[in-house]
Amino acid sequence: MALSTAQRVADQLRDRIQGGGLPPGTQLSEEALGRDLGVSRNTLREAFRLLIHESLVVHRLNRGVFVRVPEAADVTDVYRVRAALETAGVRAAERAPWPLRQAVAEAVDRGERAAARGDWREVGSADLRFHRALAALSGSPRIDSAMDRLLAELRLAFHAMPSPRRFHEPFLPRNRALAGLLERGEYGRAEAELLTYLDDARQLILDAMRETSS
Amino acid sequence: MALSTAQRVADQLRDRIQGGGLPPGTQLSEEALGRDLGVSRNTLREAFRLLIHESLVVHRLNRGVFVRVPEAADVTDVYRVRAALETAGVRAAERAPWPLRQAVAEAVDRGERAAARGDWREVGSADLRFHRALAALSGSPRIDSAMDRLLAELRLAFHAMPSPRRFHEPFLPRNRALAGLLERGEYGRAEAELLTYLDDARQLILDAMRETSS
DNA sequence: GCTAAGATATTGTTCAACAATCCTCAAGAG
DNA sequence: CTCTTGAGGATTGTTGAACAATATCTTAGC
Repeated sequence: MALSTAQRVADQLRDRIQGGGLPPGTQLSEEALGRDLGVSRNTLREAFRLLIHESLVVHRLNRGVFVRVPEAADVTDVYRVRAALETAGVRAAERAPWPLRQAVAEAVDRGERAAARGDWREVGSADLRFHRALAALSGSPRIDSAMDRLLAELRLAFHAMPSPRRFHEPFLPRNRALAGLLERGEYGRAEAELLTYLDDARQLILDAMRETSS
Repeated sequence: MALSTAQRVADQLRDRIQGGGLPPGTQLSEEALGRDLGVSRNTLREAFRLLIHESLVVHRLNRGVFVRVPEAADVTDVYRVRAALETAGVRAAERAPWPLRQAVAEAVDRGERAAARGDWREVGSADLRFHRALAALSGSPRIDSAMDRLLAELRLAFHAMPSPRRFHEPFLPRNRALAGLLERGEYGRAEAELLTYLDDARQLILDAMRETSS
């Protein structure tokens, strides 16, 4: 048993949540889920703690845990933090070791290849990977895990997106351009472009959320 | 019962850890602590999860939880993240609402008043408050809680500091200067000064840690 | 239709037991 | 003497059941 049972249960729940099997707002009943997954309530609770830490679920005292429902304010805030962490990565790009810089270019390639064969789900994954690679230029483990949590949270908001293609396609050339600016050492322009980029993306998500909820 | 038992237990443990009653490296035995605090092992485990989330303790599978021992790499990394978050605050200062800007100035005053009466412990608290106020200029709840966790982690490393005065005193005028740059709208210079400031502080802590461990 | 009291269901916490894993330390092989 | 090996003991990991505390739902009364 390499991983603890609680870990494994948390992994399963994470997959179900991000796969849409447990949509936002769903209550995760301890008894029902415990019976379903074949674990005791106590172990299930330990798994819940892990997901709470990733803010995929929220815990309300004496009410239980629920799959998080992303609000507009959450999306806005996530993009604020992303702006801070990703621009920090861009500013550190000059001093970043080669593999980290390469990861950025690689994510761009990956996205374009996925788009060429029409796999828009993979395009979405590549886009997240691209932004994680940007933040990772800082070379900070804490920034890396913070980005992972932010992007996981954002993936919940993506459930409101009707068409992955319409959202991701316009950003493919922008990713390419951004990577180009970094390679050419134009860090100032890269940072400026990144900020407007993030603003645009945030606006698109907020618009989609407004439509879905109304 | 406004707070859950696990919450209360976590609060008690946090106080003991930060107060030095449970020095870094100490194992938090489930049975002994449970008997001591009068709670069951399961509840204690829930409390542990909260402290793990704050990274005050670390969990090693099948070994238990231990009060975190800050390594040099941790301090370096914490300062990397602080640089990202605090400079983001400085860059957002221009757009920040008045109360947030006022909090920065207030923290500086607080530190100087504490120094005047020789309360160096309070000077330390005021310094942390100052930096938290800088990061808070972004107006982001997630950045705020991230800073809280980073500073709590750093407080552990401060245990290696022999003299709080020698560490904090030189930074009093620098805090004042930084706040002045912000008030005068010289954001570019403020950001530059902040970066060298953080570099200096990090170096001092690393030096102290090297001495203590040897 | 509204309020209030009680019934019901769910979570919060405890307890005791057993399984799984790690650490210690001593015995034996090289 | 050093290194491996293997009990033995201690601690954590997990389970299941029980009870307490709390929130939600239902129903009676006005």
